[in-house]
Amino acid sequence: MASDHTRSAILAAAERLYADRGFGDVTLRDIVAEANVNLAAVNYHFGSKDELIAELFVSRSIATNRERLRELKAAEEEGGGRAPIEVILRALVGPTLRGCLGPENQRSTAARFMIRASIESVPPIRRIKNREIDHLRKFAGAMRRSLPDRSDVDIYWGLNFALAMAHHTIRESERLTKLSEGKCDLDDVEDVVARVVSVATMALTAGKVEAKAPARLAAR
Amino acid sequence: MASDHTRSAILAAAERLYADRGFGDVTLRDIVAEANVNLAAVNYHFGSKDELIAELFVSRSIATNRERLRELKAAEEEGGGRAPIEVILRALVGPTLRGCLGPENQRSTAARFMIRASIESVPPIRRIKNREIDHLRKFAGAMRRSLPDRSDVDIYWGLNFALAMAHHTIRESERLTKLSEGKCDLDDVEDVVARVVSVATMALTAGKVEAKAPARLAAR
DNA sequence: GATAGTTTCATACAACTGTTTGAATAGCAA
DNA sequence: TTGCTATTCAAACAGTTGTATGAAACTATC
Repeated sequence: MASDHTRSAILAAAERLYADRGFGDVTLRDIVAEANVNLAAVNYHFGSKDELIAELFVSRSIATNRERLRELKAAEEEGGGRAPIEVILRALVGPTLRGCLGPENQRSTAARFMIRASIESVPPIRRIKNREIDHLRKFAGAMRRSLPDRSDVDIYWGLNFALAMAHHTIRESERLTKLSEGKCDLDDVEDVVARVVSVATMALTAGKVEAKAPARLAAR
Repeated sequence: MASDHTRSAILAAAERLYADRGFGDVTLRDIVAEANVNLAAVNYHFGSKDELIAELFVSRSIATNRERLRELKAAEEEGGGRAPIEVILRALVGPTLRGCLGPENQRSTAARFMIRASIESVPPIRRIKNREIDHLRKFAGAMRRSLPDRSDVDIYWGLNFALAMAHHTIRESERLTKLSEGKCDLDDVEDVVARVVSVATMALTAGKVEAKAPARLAAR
């Protein structure tokens, strides 16, 4: 009812500021100044600062999750209930990587906000992230169907490593660029996706073709 | 000079509190209460809160880096200037994983502090992390010597993925345990190290020499 | 034991935070 | 119009934060 103009102006301004400067040093006063609204408007429309952040993060992450599941479902349907592991992994890490990497100037505010959220985790966001497990379980299920011979433990480790590579690459993209003196092209998103998927696939299928995985031959 | 008692009491208390409750909600007053010293002592001994955090983080991370380089140097000397890639990777991720994983009750305060530092990155720590590139370059060099046929790009990606798996596993160890319903045993640190090293090795050697005997094992 | 330098302490400060309040305004139904 | 509700606004509130101050207590040297 009425005009959500103020409401959405706050959301937009907050997302922009958080994306640019991080959660740590953006105050409500910064946000309302950027949005050209009154200070009390945030509490009026969202209840509290934390709820504003939560709403921002929830709406963005359900969008990503929906995209992931869409790709996963399409792949499994095409394969009659069983999708190739590469395609599953691509559905898992592709949407996030595509959203968060790529040429900076064409990177959306939403993407930059999500990068921030992954770098400096703040209480309201942490609470939400904890509920993401159910979502990941769906991928674990698909992976199990795709690789029925693998143990659950290996599946979970593969899932963990796939997410690790994707998220770390996003978080530390700047450092990787600097470290490699630009040789690693983080703007070529599809190449990054292919690399992550490829390594994760190896992690999940190693020891199947050749001898048993060398996972246990160390130490002790 | 004189008694550093106060100084080290502050350091110990701060590390403990940050490890337990995070940087976000530990104030100077909490720290001095835990250390049983006066509020002004922090500014007297360290200059500011940020400098206290920085000192804590620097001393811990140079300890880790020293351990890493020690293992790396030993490996390269044993191999006459060229170490097997598995051993290099083990030197890279082993110290961190060993420090940050393992049974919680025997996990050191230092380790738990470093986990915090990797989860919620705070300005003074971020500044220091940026200077870590030189350290990583040494590992990139060793990896290049070990795998002279690989391109620089592949080396850097392999390095990036190895760090990704190690750090993400530390950061999200709780979530992985929950997701896998305890099936992934994060307390078996050497197994985790072996898994990370194994996958990173595959990432770095895939498509090159198929008959790669994982010959030498790591010493420790 | 007086002196000079260091360290502690209680206290105050100044700035900033998210939130609340209550009056003013706008929008709209009757 | 008259009411009624929804929204905006300026101002204040209450709390917390890191830091500064200046006197007191210590410590070691002569």
